[in-house]
Amino acid sequence: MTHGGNVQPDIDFAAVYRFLYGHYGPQGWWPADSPFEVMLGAILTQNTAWRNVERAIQNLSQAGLLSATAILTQPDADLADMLRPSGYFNVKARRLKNLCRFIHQTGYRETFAMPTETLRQHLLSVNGIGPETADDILLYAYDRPVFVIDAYARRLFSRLGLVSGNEGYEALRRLLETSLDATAAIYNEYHALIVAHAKAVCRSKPLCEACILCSRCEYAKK
DNA sequence: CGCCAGGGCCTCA
DNA sequence: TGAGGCCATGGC
Repeated sequence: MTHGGNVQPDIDFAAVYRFLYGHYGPQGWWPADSPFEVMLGAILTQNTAWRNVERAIQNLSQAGLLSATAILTQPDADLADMLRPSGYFNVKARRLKNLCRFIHQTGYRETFAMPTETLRQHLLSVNGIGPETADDILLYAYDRPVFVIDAYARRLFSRLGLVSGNEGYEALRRLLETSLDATAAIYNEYHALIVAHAKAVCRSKPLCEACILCSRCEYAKK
């Protein structure tokens, strides 16, 4: 048995990448100016539209708060106020500080020397960093070869018929990483391409008539 | 107006 | 371990 269905999908993970890359071109992610800013954005974008995150990061930048020590010395209420545009601002203020506490205690430089699995466990132990946020950080801040599973990836792959969609996070990540066995540069582009495609076409209400994958998609056939 | 947006934690079976 | 409630703003 493969992925819960008795019919072989018309496409595989590598082909999806080729189609998306051929259509959308290189994405050049993550949209940030430094690894630390990537980490902040990874937390701030949790269940939140990126344009709202940009405003919050802009607030932090203007206040000179793009470092762990600067954020840690900021009063909770003031920090939360700057995060207001990104939503869940009280929760996210706490989560940013939790991340900064880890960075500060471990040493920013030292985190870059950690093996990927060690670093992932450290990140996951930070309250407010779950599997997706940890992998966003590993891939886009630390340039480690991990496949990020987010709501967009689940939606796209399940519509294509490549996964059922209710697999656990780690199961899906292993499936993608063993299927692709790729470099950080490829995983970087792949995730960014999925986001581009999910925003433009494979939306909550999909625009299947505009989709380059529709002829190979289980969802579009129904 | 309701739905959605690059989740994760806590609680309670 | 899994479902449900909660966190909150802004765009469409």
